[in-house]
Amino acid sequence: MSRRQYALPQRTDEHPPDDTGCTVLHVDMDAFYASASLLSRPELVGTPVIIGGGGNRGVVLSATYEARKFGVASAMPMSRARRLCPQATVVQPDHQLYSRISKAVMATFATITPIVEPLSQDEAFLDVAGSVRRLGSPAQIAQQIRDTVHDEQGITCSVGVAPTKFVAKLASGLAKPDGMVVVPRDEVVGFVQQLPVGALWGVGDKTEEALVRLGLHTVADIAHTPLDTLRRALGDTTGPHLHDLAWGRDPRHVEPVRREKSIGSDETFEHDVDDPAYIHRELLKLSDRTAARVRSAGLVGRTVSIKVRFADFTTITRSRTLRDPTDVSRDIYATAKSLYDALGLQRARIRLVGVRMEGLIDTEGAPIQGLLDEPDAGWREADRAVDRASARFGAGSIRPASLIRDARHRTPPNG
DNA sequence: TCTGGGGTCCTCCATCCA
DNA sequence: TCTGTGGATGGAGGACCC
Repeated sequence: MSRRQYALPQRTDEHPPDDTGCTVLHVDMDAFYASASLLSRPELVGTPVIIGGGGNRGVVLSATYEARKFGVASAMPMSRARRLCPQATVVQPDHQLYSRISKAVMATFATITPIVEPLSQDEAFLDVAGSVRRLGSPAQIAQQIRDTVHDEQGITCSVGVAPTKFVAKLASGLAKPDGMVVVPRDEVVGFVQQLPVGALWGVGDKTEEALVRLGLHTVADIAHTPLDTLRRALGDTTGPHLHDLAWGRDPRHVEPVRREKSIGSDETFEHDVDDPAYIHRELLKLSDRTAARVRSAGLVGRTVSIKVRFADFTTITRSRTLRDPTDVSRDIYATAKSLYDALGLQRARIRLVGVRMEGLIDTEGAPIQGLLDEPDAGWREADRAVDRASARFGAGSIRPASLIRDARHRTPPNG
């Protein structure tokens, strides 16, 4: 779901709408996690509901439109959301349910066109150029998708129909909730240039600040600013990119296959931690989890990177590129621990640690060599055995002894 | 206000090497 | 042998997205 939405009165109610040149659809579920959660709680439909974790450091995953009226938004700290809307019902996320519905919706998309690019669990781009002869105009296809998703899953979605990904994405945001916006080719420039600069995909708070400092408030302002000025302010990539978008130019195609470039895991502690032994155990757990995901994707990685966030929210990262790629938990942990120890932190109060593998390539054909110059097959085989046991008995059924000890003392030592 | 977790991409800088 | 240059690569940080 998009976090930034701009409520211009652009919903398409004419029948049939002009969809000349429109081959790209952006489909976005409406308040997906909230709508999905309410399928089993019908008594809450029409009331303010916040989906979020129960910890003291959680953020809002999603909220019903009734809660959004009070200012509740995705990614907002739960504590603030509760203050803004104390009457809201708080529901714990059910990720298995979201995953199941998401797969079903993506399967529906696949019946429309093979060119589907999922962006997340609740949204995707579809290239329908090859489906028009079989299924009707792009706008008609969009309507079919909305009807099917509603009938089969019981939730609503909004669709943007446009000649490019970027405009389709903007259009679906304007269509929300439960609507459709079509932007034909000849109307693209007029459509995008009326928007505020923050509506552009890739313009967040910082870039918006930089643009406003230049006196640029609308997309039309960007369009009529010299390219050199944008380059100086935003860099050689972002400047020209935004200038292109401001004229409706977006050469990116819908890409059905996108391979992961990194896989990682991080964890925010319930309370800040300053015990090195505790951090080491956490790094072991995160290395284990990351390695298992890398293996299950059939990949190996060459660069191990760690992230450390301190109590004041400053964040540092450290990484090391190995001689050969690996998927062995023990190698990843050894590197992560070494990176952490090299920081020389004495008793710094730490809020979060993370472990990530980068430089991923397919296991097939990758040169595999033990990190510590010793035969690796034993550890790799041990990892495979753990993977098999986890698949059979559940994740975490087998884990390092130090983590079993850790499980008996769940509360961080400073908590 | 007080900030999760999973990612991608960009920029800047340092280092290595031809 | 020394020096300058430019590309490739790696490391770190930050912005942004859902």
